[in-house]
Amino acid sequence: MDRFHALNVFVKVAELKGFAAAARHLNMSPPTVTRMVSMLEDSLGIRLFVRTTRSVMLTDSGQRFIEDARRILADLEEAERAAFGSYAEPTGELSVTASVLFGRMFITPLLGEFLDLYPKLSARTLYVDRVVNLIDEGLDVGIRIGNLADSSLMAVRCGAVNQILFASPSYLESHGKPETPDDLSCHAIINSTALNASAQWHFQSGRKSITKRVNPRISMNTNDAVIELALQGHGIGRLLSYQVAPYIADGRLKTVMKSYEPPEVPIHLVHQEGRTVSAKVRAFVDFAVERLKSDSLIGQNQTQA
Amino acid sequence: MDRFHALNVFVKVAELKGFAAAARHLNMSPPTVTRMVSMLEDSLGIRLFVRTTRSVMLTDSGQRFIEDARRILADLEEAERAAFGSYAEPTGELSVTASVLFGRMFITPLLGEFLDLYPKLSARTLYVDRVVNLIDEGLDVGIRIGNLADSSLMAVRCGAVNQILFASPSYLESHGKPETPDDLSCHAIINSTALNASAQWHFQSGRKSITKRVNPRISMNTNDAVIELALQGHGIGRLLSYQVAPYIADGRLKTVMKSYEPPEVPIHLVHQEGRTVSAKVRAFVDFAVERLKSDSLIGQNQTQA
DNA sequence: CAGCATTATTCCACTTTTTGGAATAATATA
DNA sequence: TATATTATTCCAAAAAGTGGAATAATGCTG
Repeated sequence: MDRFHALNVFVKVAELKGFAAAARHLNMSPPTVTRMVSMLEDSLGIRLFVRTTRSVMLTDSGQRFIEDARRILADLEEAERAAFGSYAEPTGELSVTASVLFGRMFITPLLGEFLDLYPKLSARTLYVDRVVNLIDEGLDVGIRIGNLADSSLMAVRCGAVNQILFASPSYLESHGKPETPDDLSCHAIINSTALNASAQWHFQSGRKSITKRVNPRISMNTNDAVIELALQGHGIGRLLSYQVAPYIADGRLKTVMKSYEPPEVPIHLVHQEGRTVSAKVRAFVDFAVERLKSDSLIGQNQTQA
Repeated sequence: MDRFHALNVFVKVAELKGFAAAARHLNMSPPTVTRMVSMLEDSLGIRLFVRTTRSVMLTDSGQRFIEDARRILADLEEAERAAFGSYAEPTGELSVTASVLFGRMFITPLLGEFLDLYPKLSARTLYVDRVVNLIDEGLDVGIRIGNLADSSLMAVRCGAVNQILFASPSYLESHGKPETPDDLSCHAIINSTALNASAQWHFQSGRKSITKRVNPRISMNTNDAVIELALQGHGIGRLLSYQVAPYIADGRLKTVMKSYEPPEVPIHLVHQEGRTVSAKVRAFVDFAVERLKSDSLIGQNQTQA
């Protein structure tokens, strides 16, 4: 017996003062209505109605119970509406994670704009240079750079980015400019362990893939530190293009071995929720994807920029 | 699917952060738990949990819904307890009906005492000299005098009473004292139409039953009026012994044809409720039966009084 | 008062739903 | 990497639910 349904039937019988009338109203057969009310009475251990074939009246217990039943049915309906509503409309707190630089450069600006659009929303960010488990840390959306490993997440591609080598002009004047991967053996390598701890650097020349094992002079666990060391002329670093874009632009860093750059890697927005995505996540993903796709540094047309 | 049961399962999964743990706790199988939550999600149109085989976390919608679900389940439990409680414990309003004189002489005194015993109770009485339908008029307990006609009512016998003939001393001095039913033809008859409109008066002499059709000089629809006319010497009346007991006792009325009195008729307390009798009805019936049985005018030992 | 239409209930055969064991894929942990 | 545990799906069996037919009861009407 569905108690919820039985409560509905009970209330209707009381309102229409008859089992047959309630059955007609609810499109059920009279025996079913009779049985449901009877089962409800049995489960409660009380008589809800005093009945003859011609009249049906609530007992005192029944009178008491119908008031509660009506309220509970209304509360349940309201609760369901509210739960569905919180899925249907962007409300609550949106939590987003990205690497520090990406967060600073791309997420923070667009998040401000997004929150202006949805005043009922608040936001929480986690910018760290490590892999974050969305579920464990209770986060809604993450930015993933590179080929996706976690297939249980929903992913939307929003751009692509290259890995580039760079050094300061002064370093290059002192040590010369490497032309091939093998030339790197004669240079000081600044390795980032932030997202990819591997010392295997990948290159591509024409159609040929080349992997070179580098011997880092120094390994740093944040990308900011890698950049800072390169600016000071300590060696050659490798990061994503957007991460050093400002320094390339103002000449403080120069790219190296541009003809050996590997294929760009994709950027995705990922979220854990499946087919029933909450409104806030859906709204943010839609908004962010559109913005990032049109960004000159990482957007889909980035290779032509 | 029992919606409330599913709510309970949902709450337990969330609290124990796992489907298997909830299944163990609720003595159910894991597939059943999985299915229940899934069916609940389908019916709501939202995702309640984000889950992997190793972790189960509430979505925002789920977080919102669990608060409501907890409250609704608690309300339902309280409503069931309250309904059962109002059956188990004498509370609410007790409604009693009796004929005017019976009510005044017997019910009112004992009702006062009964209410002193159960302070949570209130009472409502309907004293009328007509047959009352308990169900239609929403009454709990009735007093029935005579052989029972309505077999759907529960009845408890609490006494018996005679029909007696009476007249004032002055009437009897002026008109003589009738000795047989035939003698009544020469007398003024005061008929009561309150409960039995028949003009057929029944007598019993030894083992012989006699029915006499009387020609009323006057018919009154309340028993009080019959008594008043008799007191004023207008004729011979017929009522129940308790109804005229005070006047017989102080000599203002005298009985007539005592040897032709018909057998006493029973008095019952009746109520409509069946096997699950509310506490107030049960308490009152028990109390009233005991009191009425020991009353000297109508109790079980009345014939020896 | 008798006849009648309507009602609540019970019975029974059939249909639908629910259940848990077995199997499988996924996932934290050691 | 192996393993124990978990959530889920499948499937056959058990349980529950359903409505038509039958029956007794009961207000209403003539």
